[in-house]
Amino acid sequence: MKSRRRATSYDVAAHAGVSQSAVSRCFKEGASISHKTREKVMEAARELNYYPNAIARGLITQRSNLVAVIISNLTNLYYPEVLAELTQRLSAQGVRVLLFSLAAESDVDEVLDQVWQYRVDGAIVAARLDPSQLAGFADRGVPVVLYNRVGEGVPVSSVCCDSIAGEYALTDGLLAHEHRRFGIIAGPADSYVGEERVNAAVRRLDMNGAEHFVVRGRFDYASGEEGLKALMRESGDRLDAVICANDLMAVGAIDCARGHFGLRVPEDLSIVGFDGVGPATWLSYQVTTVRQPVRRMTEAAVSMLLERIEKPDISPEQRLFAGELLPGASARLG
Amino acid sequence: MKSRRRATSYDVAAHAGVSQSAVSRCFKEGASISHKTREKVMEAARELNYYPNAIARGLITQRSNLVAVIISNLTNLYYPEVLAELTQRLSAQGVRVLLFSLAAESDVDEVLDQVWQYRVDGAIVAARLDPSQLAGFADRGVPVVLYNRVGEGVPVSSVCCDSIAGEYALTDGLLAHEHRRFGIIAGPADSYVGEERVNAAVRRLDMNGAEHFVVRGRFDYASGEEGLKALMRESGDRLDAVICANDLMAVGAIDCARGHFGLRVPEDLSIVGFDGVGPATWLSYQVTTVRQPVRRMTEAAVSMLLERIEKPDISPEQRLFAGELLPGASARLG
DNA sequence: CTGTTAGCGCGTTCAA
DNA sequence: TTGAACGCGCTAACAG
Repeated sequence: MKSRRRATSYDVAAHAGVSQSAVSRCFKEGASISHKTREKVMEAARELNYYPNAIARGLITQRSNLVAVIISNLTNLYYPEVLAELTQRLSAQGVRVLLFSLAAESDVDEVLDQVWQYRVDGAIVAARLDPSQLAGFADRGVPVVLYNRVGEGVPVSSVCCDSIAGEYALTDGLLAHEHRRFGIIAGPADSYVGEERVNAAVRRLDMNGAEHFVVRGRFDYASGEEGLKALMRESGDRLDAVICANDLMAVGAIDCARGHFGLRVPEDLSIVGFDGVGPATWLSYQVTTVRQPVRRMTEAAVSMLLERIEKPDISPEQRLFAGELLPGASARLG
Repeated sequence: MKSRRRATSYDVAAHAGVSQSAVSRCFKEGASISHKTREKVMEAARELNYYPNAIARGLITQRSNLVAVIISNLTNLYYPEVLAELTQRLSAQGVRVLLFSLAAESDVDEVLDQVWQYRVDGAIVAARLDPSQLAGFADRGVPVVLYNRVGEGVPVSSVCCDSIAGEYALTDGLLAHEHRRFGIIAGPADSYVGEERVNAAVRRLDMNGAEHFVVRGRFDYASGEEGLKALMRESGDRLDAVICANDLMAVGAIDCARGHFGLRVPEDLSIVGFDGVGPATWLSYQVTTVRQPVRRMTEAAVSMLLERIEKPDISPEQRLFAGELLPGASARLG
């Protein structure tokens, strides 16, 4: 079995005593082939260890069966779960995943160059794309589904968790419980959901005349700690509640509140997050948060994408999923 | 720019008034082409929005520039970091990542079928492969580098963190501090590192005549909690220290010790983990653990793989990296 | 149902 | 340095 060159459909054909196209048909669904020939071919294929060359197939069918998944920061603990779901769902549909993870948002253009070269059939993108980048997909007829972001000004399909409703639920709960002085730890400025969540919270607080301070974080644990320290400074150590743009920062803030400021959470300070990632539910934190329905969202993203690969002319659609309020134990809700 | 079909090198050639092969040469490093022609071609390429078709190129060069990354359980918080590092390093070398994540180890064979079809140039595998599966790679001349596992009986390149030395360091530290009754929370039976770590710990304990109880977990938070409960039951609630096969279970065990059993960690019970993942360093846990040098390991994996893609005849090599003992605050070490 | 034929888009000889 | 011609491995039309 030490074949220097890998077996081709011609080798199999010769071995089975049929034509090359007969071999080809055996590996295609619903092709007309007699039971007898198929047996012979399959037998020969097994002996020669033959696997159809998907590269060559893609060249002729104009379908690579490849989908690009572009994720900006995999280290955000929210994404591993999303990625695992996406790849498994896509695999189940016979589609391969070409993964691109960005160290910085500015790398998007380089990544897109690669995406074009590989003639992917579609893309699922959890990274910020500007209108011209989105136009690149449209020009080439490559369907895209954005994950937790929307095309700003450009019509493009997307799957999102309802940040606004979720944040309203959290904020309203806090307001109902007599919280009056709020701290907010936002996400990085280039995060779509980050801005949306924080804007929603601020709007609600303003409507209710509640005081609030805002600092910016990076969606990670350390910036939750730093954020709380900055907020305490700005507010003169008098805060009733802290709203974090994601769970990881909430966890950092909780640890900092307890460890650094000696506060009890939630008795002295309420802290809420967003996402519903694993660590949020851990006993030490039990973050009051909004859980994104990741499974339904990934399923939607995959099915929307595959549908548009089949029928490129379907118009874009935005799907918005409600998150689930998890009461947790890190905040006193109304 | 609404080209129904995407531009090919022929289109560019016609537009620039040169031959197709001239276009081809412009996109290949170190091909002999005059400055003047190159200018014309690049100009035309830009106008037509031309990107070389990597699929077609792969067909002729017998190089797909694709590397398969196969990871069994992405939800293990240790892997996202590894994956991000791997994809970024591979991307930097001009290699694309085809990602396969397994829901169950039994899916390996289906995944490999796909891997063969895509003619990947190589693979990095963090999943259990049996000898016949490894032979599949060898037969096809596809280089593999195993990540944190070794080929059992089969010679194959691998990059590992030294589980044994790491576990010895932890265990010795605990023994030096008068711990005598040990609990061990192992990983799933099909995990190579899990078994290695636990075996090392058990060996060390046996050498020192220390009593120990072993239960099995699944590498996740919940099984850390469950594991501790089971250990307490078996040991009659008298345990000095718990050795967990990874950090996530250590975190679960710590929470359970405090929340469920009302124990102080480490005063009443020492708990150690392995990996050095993010949550292990969080203030609430500060797990005493061994940190894997992920960056050096991923760098090694990538460079070993690329080297073997270039020169398929280099013999396999195993590289073993020492982990770093992080004292933490979850255990009393000697 | 089967075999023959013609490309898919590109890299790579080989002469010129 | 350039262009013509060939073929990578396969699918898809077509004729038999």
